[in-house]
Amino acid sequence: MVADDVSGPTSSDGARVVTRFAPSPTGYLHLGGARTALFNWLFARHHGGTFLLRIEDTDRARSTQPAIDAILDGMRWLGLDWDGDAIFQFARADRHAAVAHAMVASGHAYRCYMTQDEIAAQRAAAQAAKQPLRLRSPWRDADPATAPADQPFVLRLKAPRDGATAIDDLVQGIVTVQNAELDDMVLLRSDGTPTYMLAVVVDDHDMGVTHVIRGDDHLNNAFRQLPIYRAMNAVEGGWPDPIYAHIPLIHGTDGAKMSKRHGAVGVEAYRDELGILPEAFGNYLLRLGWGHGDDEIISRAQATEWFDLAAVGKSPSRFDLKKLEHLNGHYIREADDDRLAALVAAIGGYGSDSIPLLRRAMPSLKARAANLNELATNAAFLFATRPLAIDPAAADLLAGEAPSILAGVHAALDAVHHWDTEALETAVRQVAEDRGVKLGQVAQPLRAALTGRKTSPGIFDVLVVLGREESLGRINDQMAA
RNA sequence: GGCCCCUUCGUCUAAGGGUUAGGACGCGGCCCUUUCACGGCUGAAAUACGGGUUCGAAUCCCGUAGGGGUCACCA
Repeated sequence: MVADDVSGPTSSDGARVVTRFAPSPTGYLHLGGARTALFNWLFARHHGGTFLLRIEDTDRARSTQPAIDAILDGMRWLGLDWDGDAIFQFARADRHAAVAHAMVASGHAYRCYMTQDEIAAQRAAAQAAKQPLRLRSPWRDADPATAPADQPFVLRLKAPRDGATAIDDLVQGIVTVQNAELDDMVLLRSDGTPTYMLAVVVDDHDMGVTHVIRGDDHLNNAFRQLPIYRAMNAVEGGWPDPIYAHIPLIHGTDGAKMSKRHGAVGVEAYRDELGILPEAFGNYLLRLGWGHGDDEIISRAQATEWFDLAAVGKSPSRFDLKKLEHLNGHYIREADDDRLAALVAAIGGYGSDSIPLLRRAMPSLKARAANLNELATNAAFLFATRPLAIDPAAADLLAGEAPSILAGVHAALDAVHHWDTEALETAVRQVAEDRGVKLGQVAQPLRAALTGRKTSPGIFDVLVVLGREESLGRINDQMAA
């Protein structure tokens, strides 16, 4: 895999930019993860840099192949292409261990033989004192010669205890933490496997990552990871601090953290269950925590040009489905009819034979849908078989005078030679005029007869799309003898 | 609880010492109209609270309250 010779395009100011998205495959690609990926992608593309993908699968018990597939699938759906092959962290365990051992050899880490009981005792004491646990291992400064022979041990970082560490975060600004707040975290577990804290740093370094853009739930981790960079930089050089950007999390509608109970579903649910278009989803995610003046509708290309981490806000934002759907409606209206026809055919289960008809109906159909499911539902009348099932809400429209009016419409339309909107509208308006009623009193029964529903695309569009024979047949089914 | 971060309409955000505090979603009204949407116009709606600095504070400082994050041999 990549060593420290990653070569990438350079931005105009000469500074190479390499970002990465590093999800752990223990679940789907959720909203927050998707936005983190988007921001990393935009930042890299904006600077003409490199965007890498790393799967953090070191938790063998919880990592699954379906989760990996879901993440990759979600990113492709959102158009977040990564450079090169995805890196799998678990495969690099030997390299991580080697770094940990190098740190021991150079005195930046040490073998800790503390037992679970000893750790539990410190934890209990900390709780009693109402203080956070800051583990103090007696092995930090112990003579290695006094080490027990057959006892398991972990490798711990010898973290600085004096002074403070400050990071200049691109989003959070300068954040300072006292080193006394940190403890010596585990680098290598007693079974020899690396911890996340070690693996992240080693991989980011080896992949040449220059900018670490991630959720601000990792902000505290930056202070634990920096000592590893600095230790290794002291050992062999070439381990500069990365530039950090910790972006705020996305909360549920209730302001609480996204949870499985509160909308924390995978991006594929937005696609499959809510009928969201990827461009709408991306646009929505972009505007969560970031803004560019009064602009709301922002294309990916425009976003790439405008995106700037400094403009990302520091406070968490709430998810708003209504706004997502508004954007979705916009992108549906803008979408290509062939694409939508194929999508709707699949969602509605109409089959590939239905695509030509869907394609023809799409211009009037797509103007009135906020998501693809709605679009599929609204298209159902196209494939209904005679006699149509009438929606209860539309039944009233076919009562009273309606059958008589429809008989008049049938006669008028039957006489139309050129079956186009103009001729049809003229004919229907004439029926209304002859009967001395408003157009609506003719159009509404006609709509119910043709679609079985109370609402539909413009009635003349419906007539054209359905065609002469089918239209007259459906009218005939509902008219007075 | 310790530490870190945050706070402008209900929500997403703009304005970074001087604005009638702007836009978008949602909500109400009007217009368009064959229905529903779309679109157009329009209305209600915010600087968390308290001090301070200043001629002047949403904007700078301090405090309070509220919210979030984090404190593992998970990632």
